[in-house]
Amino acid sequence: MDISTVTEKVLRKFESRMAMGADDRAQIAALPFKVRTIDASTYMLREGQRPTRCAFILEGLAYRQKLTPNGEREIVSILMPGEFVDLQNLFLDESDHDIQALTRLTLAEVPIAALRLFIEACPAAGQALWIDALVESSIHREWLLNVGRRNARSRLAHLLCEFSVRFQKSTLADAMAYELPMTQEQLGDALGLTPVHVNRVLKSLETDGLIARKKRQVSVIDWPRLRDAAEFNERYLHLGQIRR
Amino acid sequence: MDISTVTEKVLRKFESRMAMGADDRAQIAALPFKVRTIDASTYMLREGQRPTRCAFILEGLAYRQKLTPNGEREIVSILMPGEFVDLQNLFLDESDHDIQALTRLTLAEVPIAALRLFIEACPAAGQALWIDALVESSIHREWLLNVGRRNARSRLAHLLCEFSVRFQKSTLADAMAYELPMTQEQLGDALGLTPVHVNRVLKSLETDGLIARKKRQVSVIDWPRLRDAAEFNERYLHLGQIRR
DNA sequence: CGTGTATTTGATAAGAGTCAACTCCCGTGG
DNA sequence: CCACGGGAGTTGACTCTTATCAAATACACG
Repeated sequence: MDISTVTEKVLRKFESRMAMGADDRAQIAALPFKVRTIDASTYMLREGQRPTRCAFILEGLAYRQKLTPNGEREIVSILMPGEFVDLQNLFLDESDHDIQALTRLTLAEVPIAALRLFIEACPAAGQALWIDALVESSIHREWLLNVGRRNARSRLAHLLCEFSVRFQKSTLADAMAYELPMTQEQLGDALGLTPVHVNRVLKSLETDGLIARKKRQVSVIDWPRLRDAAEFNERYLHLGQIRR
Repeated sequence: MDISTVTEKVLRKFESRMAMGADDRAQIAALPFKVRTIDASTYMLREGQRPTRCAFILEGLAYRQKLTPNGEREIVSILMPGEFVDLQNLFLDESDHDIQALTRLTLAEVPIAALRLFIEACPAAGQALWIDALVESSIHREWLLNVGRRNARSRLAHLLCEFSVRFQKSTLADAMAYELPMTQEQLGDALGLTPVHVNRVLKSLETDGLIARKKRQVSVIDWPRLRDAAEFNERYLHLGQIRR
């Protein structure tokens, strides 16, 4: 991917959160991004590591996961194009989780030190990253509510609603039909369910006419009912949090 | 509480994360904190509100909760003395959750605008707050793993371990014996369990000799076994993240 | 001392997990 | 071109953890 395209995408990301001045834009263009492509399921970072670079997703999806000592996994975040993957590591030394490519992934990487200098020199950009980090924290909280207090059907419906909204925002897909990028096992790991049960619930959502499926293609048939089943309210995504 | 004591406590908080220069200290002292005391279970903030002040906890405990439309609750964070409660609202307009006092609480409140100016003028302090926000995010992720993938016994043991470590850090208590500030119903809401089941698991931890209880006083009898039952590893608390 | 909240206990039910087998799909190589 | 292999998805039978319902007890506070 062309470096000017990269700058363009990064800039658009910042602009979506905060108005950027001409000087800010010049500084973004000067950031030493390196583009890299990695295959699905490649580890970008492992728990305990101390990364020196920070990645911005240009194309594809990634996820954060945590493992228990006996190998059980919880997927705690899905990361989409236009998101910085490593904001943690901007200020924390040691990673507390793994980050793995969900699909084939194109990244723009920048040294953490450079990014740190950049946000000091450019407060508006720093604020944009703050917002990003805070929104991810908000999503964590919604997921906690989801896993802790909703039954399997609501949980899965909720994840489908979230995908719909976030994919649309990333312009990855029409809101009402998208390619689910995860296996049912991965869905289970994101929801605290077994893959077998994910399968049954998915089928039940389909037979009840809330969604249709063809392979991993998901189409929302009845958004109001899906949203109600999920108790989905997009407030936690803070989508209005733009250019304050 | 004396205003100089307040400044002292806030300063100590920042110093624990980053070295503060003389100028930084003067700026902290100049922040217009207002001390306020509120009763247990008072709401400090409700979902959807747009707060104008940010609170620092001087004494007591608070928690964040989210509610489902039909009234089920998930407690998503426990907040301890020395923590800023409203970092979200530094950069997000609308609160995505409620914040409620767990015990009687003494707060130092400062206008969000003042805090925002302060961190722009004082990058080290801004960085300290970044670290705080990122650590809370990390705790959210560990809780997701806890609720999503561990059984009731491990979950509860994990929360007890976390309390032990965090209380000790706040010097609220000896690490191995502390007053649990929550009802069993609240414990259940933090763990995605019913109060009845919390009660049974608590009793089983006691009869197995991992803990002892007298009213809400919890004493860790066998830390190694409790830690193992919890699969507790304090990495996610980023306690070493001090004065980089 | 009575009243309300928190805790404890028992009996039963239900949602989700486990185990195991089978099918489908897709890419690979003979 | 087709057989093969492996991963993902599907299905059924059964189990188990945790929820639910209900009642009793303990405890704090006025």
